[in-house]
Formats: sequence, structure tokens, C-alpha cells
Amino acid sequence: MQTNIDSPAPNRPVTVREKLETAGLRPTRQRLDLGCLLFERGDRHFTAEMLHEEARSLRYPPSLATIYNTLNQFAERGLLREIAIYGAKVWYDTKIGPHFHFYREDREELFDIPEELIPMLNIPAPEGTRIEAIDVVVRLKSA
Amino acid sequence: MQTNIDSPAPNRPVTVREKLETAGLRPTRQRLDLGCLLFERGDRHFTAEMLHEEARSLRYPPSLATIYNTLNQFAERGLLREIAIYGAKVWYDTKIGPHFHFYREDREELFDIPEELIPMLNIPAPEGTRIEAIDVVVRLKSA
DNA sequence: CTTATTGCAAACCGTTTGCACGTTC
DNA sequence: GAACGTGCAAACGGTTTGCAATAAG
Repeated sequence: MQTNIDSPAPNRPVTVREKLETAGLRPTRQRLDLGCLLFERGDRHFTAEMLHEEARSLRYPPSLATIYNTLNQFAERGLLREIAIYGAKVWYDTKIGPHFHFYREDREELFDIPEELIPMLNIPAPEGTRIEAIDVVVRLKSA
Repeated sequence: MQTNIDSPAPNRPVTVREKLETAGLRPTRQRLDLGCLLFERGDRHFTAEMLHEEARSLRYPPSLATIYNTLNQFAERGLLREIAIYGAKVWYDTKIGPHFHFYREDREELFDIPEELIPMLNIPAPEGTRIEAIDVVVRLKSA
């Protein structure tokens, strides 16, 4: 049984369906399925390909093109955050607030840097600009 | 006249030829030419394509493949720093010490964040790892 | 029924590579 | 002349897109 059937929602902020609605995206099967994979299991870091792989377990796995399209739409509407990593592949993060990342190059793993470790960056934007985002990636190698 | 003929070097640390030597790279015409473009005019931020474009003004413009190969070699040997930017293209910076960057998305411009603005990040590496590099890109939009 | 979404395959774009030729040591 | 570097064109890998078929409102 698939889990994209909305529960009566006790106090939890949003069901996947509601998230889509709020974002102005039609609740199609593919988007509900992917949304369930992404948002119902805490913070996740992944690439399009990883999600595609994972989606193979679904009854109707969306095509890779749809995965890409969906991820782009989710990111555009603020449901996901994109992370540019050294060496092409784009990563996505279900945690959308401002925070920084570790990237283990040897294992190709991306994970959050705990808030406590982050001295707040307070960089003023140059004249005529505003800060869109701050991307911080601390690249790690095995010691 | 091309400028890759080494001057008697008064007190300046290194000529392009010396840089190549130190890095263990043979001083071929292409590497000398590109090195002159890159290192004889202060700090520079650029992509492979920009350099290729600029190299068209040389008497013997290296091919795009050679530009890529050369940039990779320079980066490997620490003569250049690579910078991963949102949206594929790799940038290079002739300033190799640790420092952070602004990226103006509307103009596709990359430039340094002045040292004074940077509260030193002091993030401890997780067990079993060491920090290879810290990539900070503050993305800007026009205000 | 109108408009949005999907899947497929082909296109795309930045980058890398295989290989024959030229250059450096 | 042995090892390395270069240029070209073809391959590559991740991502996007055109289009005909399908599903949502």
C-alpha cells in the first residue's frame, strides 16, 4: 500500500497533498509518490539518480525525466533546496532553511553541519544587490 | 610580442616559467601563453570558455581541449583554484589561498569577498576526516 | 473540454578522452 | 628517441526538451 493517501492530519503542519497544493502544483500520482518518499522520512540528501533508483520500488515508477522535472518544480517552489557540489551532480535537500553542509569526497556523502558548529556568517551584500542564498560546503577527505 | 619571455626577475617571486617548473610541468608554448594570460594581471576569475575566448588573441591559440587539460593540470598542482558554482560551469580563480566568493546570478560574475567581511569559519571536522577545503559562495541578485 | 503533466527518445552542453602528430628533454 | 603534450573529433554524463499520449480540474 502506498502512503500518499492523506491522513486526517492531527497536528502535523502539512500532508504531501497540502504541500503540493500550497506550492500550486497539481497532486498527480507521480508528485504524490515522490513527495511521500521525500517528505515523510525526515531530512534527506540525495541526487536525481538516487531518487530515481529509490522510486523503482514504487508501483508506478516515474521516468527519469519526470524525476528531474519534479525536482526542479519542487526546488522552484521552495519545497526542496538545491546544492551545487564540486564535480557536476546536483544534490537536493529536504531541509530548506539556511544551513551548511559537509561533503565527504571519498564516499560521495552529503550531510548537514550541526547548527552549533556554525558561527553565523554575517556578510553584507554589495551595493545594488541582495543575498539570494549562502552556499557553504566543507569538503572532507578521510583523515 | 608575446610576454612569456622571462624577465631577469628583480624581486618578484616567480615567473610563469618558474611556476611551471615548480609545479613539475614542462614549459610548453601553450602553457606559457596561458600562464601569462592568467598570472601576469593580478587576480582573475574565469571559466574555461572565457579563457578560450581570450586566448583567441594569441598568435597560436590553444584548442579548447588543451585549455581544459591545462586548467586541470594547473588546478591539480595548486596554481589555480576551482570553484563549483550553481549550474554546472566550473570557475577558476588565480588566487589560491582560502577565501570566499560572491556570485552575481544576474550577470554571471564571480568575485572575491573582502577578507574583512569574513568572520572566520571554524568548523571542526567529523571523526575520521580532515577538511580538504571550504567552499563559500554567497549568491547575489540585483536588489 | 481545456490545460497541465507524463514518458520517451533525442537534443544539449560542458567536459573528457582516444589517437595520430608534434614537441621537449 | 623516449616520454610527454597537443589538436581534433568523437564520446561522455548529467540534465533538458519536443512532442504525442494521458490525466487533472
